[in-house]
Amino acid sequence: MGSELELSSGFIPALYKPASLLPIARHKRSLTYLVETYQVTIVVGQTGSGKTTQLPQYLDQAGWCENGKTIAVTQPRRVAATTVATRVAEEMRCKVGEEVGYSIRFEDVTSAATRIKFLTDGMLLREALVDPLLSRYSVIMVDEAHERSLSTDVLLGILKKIIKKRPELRIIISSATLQAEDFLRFFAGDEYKPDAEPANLGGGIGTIISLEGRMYPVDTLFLENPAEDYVERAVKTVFDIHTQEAEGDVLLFLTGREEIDRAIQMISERAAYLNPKAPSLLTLPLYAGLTTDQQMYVFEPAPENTRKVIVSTNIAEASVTIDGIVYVIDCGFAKLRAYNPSTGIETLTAVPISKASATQRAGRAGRTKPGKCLRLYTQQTYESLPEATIPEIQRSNLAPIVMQLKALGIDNIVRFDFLTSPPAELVIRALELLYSLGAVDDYAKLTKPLGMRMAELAVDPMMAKVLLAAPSFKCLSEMLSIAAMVSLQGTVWVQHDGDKKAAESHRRKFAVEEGDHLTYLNVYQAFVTKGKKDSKWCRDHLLNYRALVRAVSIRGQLKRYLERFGIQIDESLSSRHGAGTGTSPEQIQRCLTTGYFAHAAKMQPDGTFKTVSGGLTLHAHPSSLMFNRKADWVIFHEIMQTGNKTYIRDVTKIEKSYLLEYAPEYYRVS
DNA sequence: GAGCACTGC
Repeated sequence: MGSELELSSGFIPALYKPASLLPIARHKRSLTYLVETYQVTIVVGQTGSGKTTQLPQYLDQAGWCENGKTIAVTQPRRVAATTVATRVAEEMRCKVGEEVGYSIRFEDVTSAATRIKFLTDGMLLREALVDPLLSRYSVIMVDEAHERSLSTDVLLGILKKIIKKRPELRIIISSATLQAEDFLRFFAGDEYKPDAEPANLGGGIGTIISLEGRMYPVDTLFLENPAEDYVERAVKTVFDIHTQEAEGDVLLFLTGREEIDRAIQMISERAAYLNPKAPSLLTLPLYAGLTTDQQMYVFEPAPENTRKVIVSTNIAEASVTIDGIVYVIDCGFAKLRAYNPSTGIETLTAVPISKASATQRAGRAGRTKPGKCLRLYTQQTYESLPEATIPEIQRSNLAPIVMQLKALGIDNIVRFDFLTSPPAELVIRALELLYSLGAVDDYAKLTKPLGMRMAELAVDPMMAKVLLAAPSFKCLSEMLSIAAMVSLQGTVWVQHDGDKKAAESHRRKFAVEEGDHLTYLNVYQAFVTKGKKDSKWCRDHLLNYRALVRAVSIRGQLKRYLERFGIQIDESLSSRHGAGTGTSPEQIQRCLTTGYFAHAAKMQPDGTFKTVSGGLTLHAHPSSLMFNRKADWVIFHEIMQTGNKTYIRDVTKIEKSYLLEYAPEYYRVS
């Protein structure tokens, strides 16, 4: 590369390589031919193949946007949808929102002129509620399908149904190598013949095409003997690289914040013993819990004579891409969520990664030049890893998905054609919950209007039920704010490393005796009256400004839905809850119970909680007001097991009698 | 005394 030239004569590298130089350009004609010929095309393309940015443009040029039709390209993540749209708009020399646009929750940057539209796959599913055949699209490209997110999997099932009714619709699935045949088998069904020519399977519905990427080779090394403590071993490896290998930044994969902090601590302690004349180390953490500003540091080039070491969770495996990484250190584990249908409890535990994940992590070392991947496990261990991670649909609470499918007219969930079907127990558990909430009837059909409306609200079923019950408790305005705050999933307060006592005293200023939900209401109301235009007010109170701005958007959206259902919302009392006039806490506590009765617990003399059936010991999460307060009965929003403790979050006191009053069937004493 | 990563008109 011409780095000397760049320095001496002021040249800077082009921001983007001209599209014609991308490997995909060579396949333009065969790609457009395949899409014309086959209803489903599986595109196997590595990083840097240009599939996401170029393929939609080829299809546009080939006439797929004539007669006012649109090409949709879905992404599992919001940021991807917006950044890719921006890039393609630049290449097509238009503004985002003109010929090229994107659509994500709260941001629809499209117009009548939009021919190529990037959107989250969740958003396309939402569109299917209004337009079940997705008739405005001529081509739907499902990008990153191999990640197997919940909404990608549901979308694939829906698309398989749609193509039977719309023979002119074209589907493109972008996938990693490993899963391409699974996708084709899924769409081609009986026509799939594994022995046929790979480029022409079955001769009708689908085909696979591979695009070469623009990746450099990555040299992969395993440990000879297993490591006793992989954090310790990772730190040693960082120093081995630093003292023995050529320049280049390091990306270290660990499982969570605690490990990351420990590793960074150890690295900085040992860095003190480095030769002062030797290059130094700059160690940076990366995990989702950091603020955006804190995350931005990892993208800045290291100062001169300094090697950057990024210590990251799984976020750097697919969601965040950092250039300049030459060395990857992979601990071989990741924290994964799973849902236990027999207890209804989610777990978050570190588990061995899959071979596909290990390959993806290694690939992070080969983006700018040949790299090395150091795996902190043996080759034997690697061989024993599962090929791919269990898809989310097989380890999630399916109540929201079941409701959504039913709203799309798919009543028989067990017989719905999933790429991989969820375990029956997950479906049964979801149906039981929806039945107890009154969302489905004895025949497992969505009730009208309750179940239909719950399906349309973009909150989980329990909260949806609470919102729809709120008018009869005269607390809808308050409950809208509470639902919006709960949707933020614990991001209301900014994490503060230093002074924990200060953080606690800030929280206490907003604390409400009845529990976390009313405290959220208090924070929301203070924000809209005092802090809405003032991020400093939020900083002073250790509140997350961006999260609260988002809460305002979510509340607005939920309010518009309810108005569309014809529900009146009296906002006149919204800032005056509490004692005296307006809504009493009791109305809110009662209303919450109508949705969260299945999440009830009783406090024990030792301060822990027990479920109604008495079996499980639960702990108030330290972020909850109930962490060190007395209560009798409570309801909670979330229950999760980490390590060997089970925590409940977003906890509010109730009376035992509410449970019998609002869920007599559920708590019937026989 | 603490939680991986995502998402919804």
